[in-house]
Amino acid sequence: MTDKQVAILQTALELFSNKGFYAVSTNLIAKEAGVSEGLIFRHFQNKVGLLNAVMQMGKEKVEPLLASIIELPDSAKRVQAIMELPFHIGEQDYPFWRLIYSLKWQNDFYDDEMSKPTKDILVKALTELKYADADAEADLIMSYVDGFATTVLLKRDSINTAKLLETLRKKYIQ
Amino acid sequence: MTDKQVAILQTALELFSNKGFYAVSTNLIAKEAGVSEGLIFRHFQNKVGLLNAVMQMGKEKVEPLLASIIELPDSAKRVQAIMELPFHIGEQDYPFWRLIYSLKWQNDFYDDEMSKPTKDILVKALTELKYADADAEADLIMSYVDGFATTVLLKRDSINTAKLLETLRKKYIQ
Amino acid sequence: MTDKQVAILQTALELFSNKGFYAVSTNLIAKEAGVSEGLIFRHFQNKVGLLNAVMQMGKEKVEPLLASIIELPDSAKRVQAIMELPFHIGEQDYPFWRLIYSLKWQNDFYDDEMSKPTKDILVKALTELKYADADAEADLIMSYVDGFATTVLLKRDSINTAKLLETLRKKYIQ
Amino acid sequence: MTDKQVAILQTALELFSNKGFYAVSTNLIAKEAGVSEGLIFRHFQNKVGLLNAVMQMGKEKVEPLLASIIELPDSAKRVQAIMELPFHIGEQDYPFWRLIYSLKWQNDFYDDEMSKPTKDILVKALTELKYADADAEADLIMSYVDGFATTVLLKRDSINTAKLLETLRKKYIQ
DNA sequence: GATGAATGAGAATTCATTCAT
DNA sequence: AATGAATGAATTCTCATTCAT
Repeated sequence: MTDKQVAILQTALELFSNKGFYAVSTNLIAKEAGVSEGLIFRHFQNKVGLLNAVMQMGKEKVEPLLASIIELPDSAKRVQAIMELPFHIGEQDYPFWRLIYSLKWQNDFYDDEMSKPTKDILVKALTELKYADADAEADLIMSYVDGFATTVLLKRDSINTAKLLETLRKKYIQ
Repeated sequence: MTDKQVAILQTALELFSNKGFYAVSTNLIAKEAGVSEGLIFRHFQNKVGLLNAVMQMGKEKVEPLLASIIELPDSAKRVQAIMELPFHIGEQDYPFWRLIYSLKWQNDFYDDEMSKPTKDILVKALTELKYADADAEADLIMSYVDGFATTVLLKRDSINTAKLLETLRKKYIQ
Repeated sequence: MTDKQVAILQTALELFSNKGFYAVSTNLIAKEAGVSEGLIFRHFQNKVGLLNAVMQMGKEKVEPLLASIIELPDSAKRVQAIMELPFHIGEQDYPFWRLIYSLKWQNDFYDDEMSKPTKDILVKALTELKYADADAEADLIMSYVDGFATTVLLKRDSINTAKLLETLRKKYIQ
Repeated sequence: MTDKQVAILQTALELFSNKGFYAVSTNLIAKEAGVSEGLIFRHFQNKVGLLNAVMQMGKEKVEPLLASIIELPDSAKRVQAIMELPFHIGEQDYPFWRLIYSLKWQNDFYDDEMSKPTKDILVKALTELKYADADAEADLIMSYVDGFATTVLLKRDSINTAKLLETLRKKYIQ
């Protein structure tokens, strides 16, 4: 991967996540990345190819996160870790997550499978914790997580994320 | 408002909410609505004008909903009503809400002010309920609501909304 | 001729003369004239028909001017009157003259015949004044007149028309 | 500047000057120039950008002409050169000059500054020639020049430019 | 690998014109 | 006579993509 390839990927991620896939032209990406427009197509075939590459790059950075949660020995801690996931996303990973969430809302790109592994971890942990309906409980927590993600990723100056996490913890951790 | 104006608005709402604003051409809207493309511009000036009209129409249908919540005499019931809001959206209003949520993720259209009235109701109710930090609590509930909305509006066959609401209620209502 | 017909004609004259025929839409004319767009076509068939009507109206106001010059008994005075024509256009007739001159420059509308009567008067007067080559002399004066018209009709604040006429007279009248 | 860029500029000049800016579509320009329509916008941003480029190209060809006049040692000769300017425009430069003069009549594009350098030369020369009111005299000559330009550039078969110049010279040169 | 000129399809928008009321 | 809704063709402009260098 050359410097220019990386520049394209990062610029595309930034722009796609802020403006949306269709709102960003390859011309703009090229300009912002400081490369020729042709180069995008040489490396990624077409615009969708570029999107896929961007997503792939993001997933590779995210998977270790999930892997580290699986390794937690305590089931309750695992549930908590997942619930708090959005609060622990590093600022540098915001663009990727914003992209994931913005694509969710477009039929063309909706990918149901992405959250499946996370839910599986949840169901397993909740079963271990003897929840009567682990699946329903997992769905509820997944919903919470989507809500926290929405809040954290779209937060404008007014919302204090730290405070939100604190309030959440008061509820769930004694 | 003529029939054709209404047809344009409804078609645009449907398409924008499913595919996203930029992914839908005015040509497609015109075809689906059974009108000439020029008519869109005659009535709504430009594509963004059409989007605004669509949003306006949606807001007018939604405001009564919020108004009816304000009138609930019991503070706790008001909080509950807001938390459960996403579960009580009628199917016919899904497109509008999907549009709202999908636009949230695009810088160009982000509108911070939309959720403010809802949060205000929450803060007031929670203060009446003697919550120590009503504002933080309200933010948390708003986050929940965003999560439920995401789940409900994007639900694929696998998720059972009724079940989710039931699980939620078990937690919050004794 | 109804009030609205007059309003359309006058607005069209004003706009055509300032911006050019093709740069002005019938929609704009209708708006500025305070009438519906359809009315333009009811009265004048199409946009070119409107232009013709505008020109006709202008010519009718201008012809008396030329007629009064013909009646001058003194040949020299007649020549002078024509040469000074642009300086004696009333402000209210500027739009019409600007329109004439702007149309001159567009192949589609060029009308060679318009200035012919004026030149004929000149040739006759100059012949009476025993000019060797009355026709050439007339062409020269017609050129002057075009120049004065250009200056007078397009004058911006910096040019003082009165002063220009004075300078001209010093040259030609002893 | 590639061949196609040049082709666009020259075709645009030709068409704009004959039909007027608004009467010529970019589609027509592209066809006549033998290029794709998109290329016009890639090189010149938009239609007005193309017009500006056309004007710039014209100015660059014209400036040397003025420069050569300034270098004439004799003040009277300089005045004469300017007065006769329209007669010495090469046929190949007609389109550019026609464009200049046709744009004069459109508010949107009127550019007062263009003739300023020429007038400055005149004022200086006339002052050297001890004219009482050099400025007024210069304005008068500028008017003549506009008139000659109008005649020369719009001449139809009937007008003999050479004859006109001859008649003019008889008046001003002994 | 990289550039930038070039394309053609399609996007948003404008416009003259028609027609029912 | 007058309106205003509606149209369809044309116009300006954008965009993903190709290709020669």
